[in-house]
Amino acid sequence: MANRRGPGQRAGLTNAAVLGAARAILVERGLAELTMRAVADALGVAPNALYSHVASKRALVDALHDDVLAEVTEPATAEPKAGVREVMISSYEVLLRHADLLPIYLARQGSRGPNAQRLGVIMDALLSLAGLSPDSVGEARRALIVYTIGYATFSGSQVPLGPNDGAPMPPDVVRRDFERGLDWLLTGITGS
Amino acid sequence: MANRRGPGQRAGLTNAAVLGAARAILVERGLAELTMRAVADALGVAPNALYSHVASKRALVDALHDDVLAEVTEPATAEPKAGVREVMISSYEVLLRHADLLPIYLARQGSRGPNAQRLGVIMDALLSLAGLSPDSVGEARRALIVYTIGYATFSGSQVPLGPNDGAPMPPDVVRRDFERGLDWLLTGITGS
DNA sequence: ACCTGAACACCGTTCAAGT
DNA sequence: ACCTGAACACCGTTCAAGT
Repeated sequence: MANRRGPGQRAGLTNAAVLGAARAILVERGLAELTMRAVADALGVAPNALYSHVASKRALVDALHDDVLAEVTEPATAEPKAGVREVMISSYEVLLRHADLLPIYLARQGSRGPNAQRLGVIMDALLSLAGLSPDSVGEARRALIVYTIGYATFSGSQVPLGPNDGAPMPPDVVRRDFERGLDWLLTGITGS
Repeated sequence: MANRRGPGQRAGLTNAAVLGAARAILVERGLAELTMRAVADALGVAPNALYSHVASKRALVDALHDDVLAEVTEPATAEPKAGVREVMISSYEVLLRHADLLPIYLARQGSRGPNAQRLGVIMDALLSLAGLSPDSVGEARRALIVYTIGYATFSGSQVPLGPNDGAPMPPDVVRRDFERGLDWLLTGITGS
């Protein structure tokens, strides 16, 4: 029931429709099955029709990356250390829900998209309030983001790390360990 | 000059030869060009001949991962904090030389291979010497490894992180920032 | 056991049409 | 401008041979 359109007929595609279909496939079937052909199929169009709305698969995945960050909630606290802690934990939780996307995400360093910018500004304000110098603010932001994305990536695939392996770690333990390391890092950064 | 062998003739392949050819392609041409067909071509055999020595492409890449860690040098210091610092910096440098491999590496969490085991044991001994409880040792090891692999992954692809972007960061600045964050983390862990 | 030839079931992307 | 049909240049992997 897909191909009753001739060469001239429009399917009414938009950039948003393509992204939406891609997002649905990612969530329901995982990154490995996110192919241009699968997206096209879900939309009932020929594979190459997508290229009228999206430059490439890479551009599509980039857009998906920033979309994910829209779910990160802003901190309720104004207290710097607690505020940063909140943002990182919210980020961790959101990223973990899209673990498939993370390896590429880290390698490309998290989309200079609008949502990434928004969170960066919030973090910088809090770190500055904590008394860090302008230089240190950037360094601390990068350390925190790398740690958080890294831990989410690592947690997303349940494989132990280091010796005394064998048993996969329960999710709540992983989550607790993430917070422990985050606190170590925050203590080192804020000096308290 | 590749196909002068009939169906019966052996090419003298070994598992080590396949890994070696794969490693060479990875270093010289990058991950994107590391295909089973390219490896076979470099060895002068048909693509499917590899499957007599390697179970799958995934198994091949796993083996490559652990190979990389063989280059990490053991710490010269017995002092715990400085020793851990040395191991992480050596790991960072080695990983950075194989940045292409890192995204997959983090997602699978760094090969339970022999080299990964060796480094894990060294780290645990040092962290224990630093006065950490058995539980904390594992948590600290994971935090340090995630941070280090994460930073190397991130550094390997020169894209800025957060606001005030645009200019790519010079390698020595990235390196200094990595050490700064590492020290924050170590300070938080050891409490000094 | 180790290799080849041929094939299967895919990919992302481009190009020349049609409306 | 937006879509289709057909094709290009690839993938990883399997299967049935041959020695």
